Amino acid sequence: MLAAVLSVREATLHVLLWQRARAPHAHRWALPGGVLGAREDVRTSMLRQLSEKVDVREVAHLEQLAVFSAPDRRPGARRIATAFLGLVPSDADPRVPPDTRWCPVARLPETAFDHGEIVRGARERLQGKLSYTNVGFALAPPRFTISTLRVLYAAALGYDVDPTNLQRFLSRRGQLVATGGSAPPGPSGGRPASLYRFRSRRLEVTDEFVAFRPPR
Amino acid sequence: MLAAVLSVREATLHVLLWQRARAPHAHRWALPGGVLGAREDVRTSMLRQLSEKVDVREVAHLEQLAVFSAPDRRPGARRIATAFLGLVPSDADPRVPPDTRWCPVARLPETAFDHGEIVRGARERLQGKLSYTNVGFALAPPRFTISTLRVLYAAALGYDVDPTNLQRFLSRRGQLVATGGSAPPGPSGGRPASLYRFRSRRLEVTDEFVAFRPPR
DNA sequence: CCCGGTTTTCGCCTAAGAGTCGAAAACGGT
DNA sequence: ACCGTTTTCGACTCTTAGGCGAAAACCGGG
Repeated sequence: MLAAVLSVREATLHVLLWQRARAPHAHRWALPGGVLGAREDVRTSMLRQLSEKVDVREVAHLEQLAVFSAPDRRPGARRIATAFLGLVPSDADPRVPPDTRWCPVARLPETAFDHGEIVRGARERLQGKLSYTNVGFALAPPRFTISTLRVLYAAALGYDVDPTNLQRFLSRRGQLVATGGSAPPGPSGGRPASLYRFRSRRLEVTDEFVAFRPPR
Repeated sequence: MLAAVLSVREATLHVLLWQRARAPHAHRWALPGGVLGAREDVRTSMLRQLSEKVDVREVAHLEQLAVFSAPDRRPGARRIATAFLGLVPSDADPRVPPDTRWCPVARLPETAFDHGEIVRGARERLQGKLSYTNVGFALAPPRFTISTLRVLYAAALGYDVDPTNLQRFLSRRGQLVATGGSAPPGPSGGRPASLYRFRSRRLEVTDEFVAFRPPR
């Protein structure tokens, strides 16, 4: 019962970690989590655990990642972890408890147990899903410009993306909707960028990636 | 700890089910499974459970599907299930215990608990992965013709596929290797089909489906 | 008020991938 | 030798992707 909660902060992909106070693995950084309650399913339990670290309303997307079950993954009593991937928009209120921080995924601190591996799995899952679903909505603010969206995608994917291609890609799939408004230009001028929003803010698979299919 | 083991039999996608003898849900059809042992991880445990129903060497691919955890998904004591997707080649020995059968996925018998939902999830996962990975190897015999492969893909995907496109699609990704041999024609004659094999028989992601990426 | 600098947006071009179609190839049987 | 059957291959079209540069729309300063 663990979650790798990812969010783009300052043009870099971050993950929510808290520093353990007690053994085992004291002072190491761990993913938020806890134990499944008797009357919960794993999803509502995960949301309950997360509410101790962040405002759950900020978690725009939450999905199962995998089960981690190596018998020796944790010293002491055996524990099986159902890992989740959570996404928080980049404009969400970053206030977290004092022992908790947003850590850049590319340079993780010393992590507890197998949590580093889980973060890597979460990152790869996000990278894949950005291309064949509309998960981007869970990283972006409600309204955004193509430039800011480009920064978010570049941070999550790990490489630079072309703004023209990004816009065409999302428009072709009907994900992008122009709101009509425009953002004020920066201090050095420039053409004001028009504002967009995602058509849907719930996960949808936009590419069937089903080959060999007749067009209709 | 459950597995939806899929295989194409007689040009149709089937799933391995066994008929429960005792309550709850007596006489209903259930997925093979069991309880996690103390010294196992979920994968080896799943393989152990499956060995009671089929020859495990026939399971060409096994991956985690999802955790099913609704508190009332089973009457009586609570149980959390880690569900797996297993694939068995179409030429594998179909001998199974007397209470066990290959059932067509499209017309399932009355299933126990939430096992019907799990089978649907497994089928959807397979459909997706056929297009961006080489999982096809886990459905196919070691050597096969394009025609037989076409039947396998059509059964798994649920719609007809064009042999020309299938061959091009797999060849472009380097999955297909011509063995040089050829299969004897059927009773009504016809050009003998050449035999192919998959280049690799371990899961590989062939499409990065990473858009916006510069070609090099 | 014009002009250079800056940022966004749009259109055009080329290349690659997917799907359709039909002809040629290679068999068995009569 | 001919015919029906099945596989294989090439040619064609259409859509999508990526690259590039020009035009658009703003700033501030002279």
